[in-house]
Amino acid sequence: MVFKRKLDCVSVAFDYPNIPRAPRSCRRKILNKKNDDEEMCAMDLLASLAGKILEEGQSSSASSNAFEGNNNNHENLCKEVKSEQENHYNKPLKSESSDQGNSVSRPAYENTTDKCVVNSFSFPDNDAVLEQTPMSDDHKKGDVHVNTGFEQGEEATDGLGDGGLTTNTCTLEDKTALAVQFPKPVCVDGGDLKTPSFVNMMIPNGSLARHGKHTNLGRDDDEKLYSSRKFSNKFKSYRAPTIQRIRKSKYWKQVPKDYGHNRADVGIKVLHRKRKSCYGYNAWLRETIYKRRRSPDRSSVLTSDGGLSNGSVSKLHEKRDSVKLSIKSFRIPELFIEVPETATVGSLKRTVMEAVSVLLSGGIRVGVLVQGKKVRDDKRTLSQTGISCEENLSNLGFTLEPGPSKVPIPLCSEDPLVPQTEMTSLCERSAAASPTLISHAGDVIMDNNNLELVPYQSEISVDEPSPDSRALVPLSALEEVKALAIVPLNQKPKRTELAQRRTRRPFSVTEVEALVQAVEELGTGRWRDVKFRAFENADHRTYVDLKDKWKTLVHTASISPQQRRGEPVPQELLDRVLRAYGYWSQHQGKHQARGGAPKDPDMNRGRALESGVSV
DNA sequence: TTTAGGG
DNA sequence: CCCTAAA
Repeated sequence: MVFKRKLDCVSVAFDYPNIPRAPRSCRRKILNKKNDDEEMCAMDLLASLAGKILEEGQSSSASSNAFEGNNNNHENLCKEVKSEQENHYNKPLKSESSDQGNSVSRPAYENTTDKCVVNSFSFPDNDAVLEQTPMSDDHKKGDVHVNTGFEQGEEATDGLGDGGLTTNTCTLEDKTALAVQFPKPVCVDGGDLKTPSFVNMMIPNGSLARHGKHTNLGRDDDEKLYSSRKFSNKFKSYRAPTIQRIRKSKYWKQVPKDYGHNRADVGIKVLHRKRKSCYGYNAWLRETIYKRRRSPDRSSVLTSDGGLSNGSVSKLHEKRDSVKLSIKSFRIPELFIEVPETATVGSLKRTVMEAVSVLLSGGIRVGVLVQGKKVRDDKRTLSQTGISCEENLSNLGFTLEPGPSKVPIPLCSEDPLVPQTEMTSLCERSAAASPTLISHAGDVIMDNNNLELVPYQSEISVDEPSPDSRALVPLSALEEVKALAIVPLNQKPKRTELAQRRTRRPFSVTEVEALVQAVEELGTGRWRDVKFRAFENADHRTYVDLKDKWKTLVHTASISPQQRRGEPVPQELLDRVLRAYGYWSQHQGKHQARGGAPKDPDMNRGRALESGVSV
């Protein structure tokens, strides 16, 4: 079976570049000291857990845990994990339909393959086992989408009827919804709030806590996390250029300065949770809350011991007025899974577990949604964001996203040429392409006085569909075990692993105007000069950007208006583009040395030359 | 670092 | 926009 994150950040497990870093010197030390091997990384833990679970279900198949590698230290851990798991598996869960939050839908695919979408998971109180409804036997295989879709519950429901595949899987009960208490109670009664089942899933393994010292992956231990990655070699190959670039480019002022926050706080640190009698997410939360109460000054929900850092909640302390939240569930990124219909429910569980583990291993962060829109500005107070005791908190939602938490950066350098309205739409694409990019996009907009609410992208992969994102590779039951463990690790690195792609920022007409003006005067071979002349204060526009833009402008001007896309550029400007292009094409270097604008006679000639083409 | 071009 | 060979 194959499962894969549908998002561009599919390979969350390799999302190293996003890991907050310490100075290189420090990193080296840590890296070198790795393997001494008391160091157990999150991946290992997850892998061990997953592997053990797999073994459990595939008793006959001496499935070797691919994740385990040759680390013998995992043996004990695995045993513990196993026992833990067994305890939970022995505690059967009811799989019942929930009118909110959960769902497995079955899109109208072909019959050969039944597929369903899991919009979210739920977890009954005190139980950490992900529950999947048994699938009908009259089908050979089924696909399960673990979807993050915000409002996909209905959609999912629609597709259920005709396939014979059981619909609801992950039932959610919130008997003991997380309750963070504050003086002024306000309830969030939202179906929008979905619980991170995968987080939940990790909880039961209290045994993991014993190895806490190996898995201290919290915000202050990102280096460990980083260092303990098994793929550091890969990491280096792409990381280096990133660092270099950030350091060298004077236009990269948006580089995060505070690497401290975030990261796998939510997901990974869960592993460090002390082994106590309580099981399950809610129990864990209670414990957390308890801790928090004891240290009211802490701004995070969980103490360092607990590991979960929720910025939004922390804001609650800023004012007298407090908000009481009840988080019933989280949305999770979409997961795409396929299993044979002959597979057992148990194997399905394991598959999902595996997918979730991979997801977790890449680190997750919390997103806040207000009225379905993502709130990126971490600096804003809850009341400013519309989260207050007076507001209808049912509009409040949380999401769990892959990649490190956003690192808010106060922005002060924005291109004056670009209207704010443009800015606000910038992050959409990048956000859609890769959630990890959101941080950048958000940063860019941070200086916007208006609350930045970016429409949440539920169709995350639509923009840049990964060719193989939906590849289905049916495998035998036995193979599935291997594939399950191996595929995620062998996935070709995606963009998330590479240096962050800058947020796409379409040139405004104003900018184009300035660019054309500068090129008319300076020519097409002096982009650095163009940059300083017309975009000196636009730090996000490098001379390479300008050169590229000019390139596209020339192309745009050469094609019919019908073929042009994006914000239309006035024909007048395009005419000037062709004119200048023609001129400078025939005056290569002649005027460049002087640095002055070409004489009108020449430009006129260029115009005459190009007039036929441009129109 | 900048240019110039392909991806 | 990214990546890079060249200059």
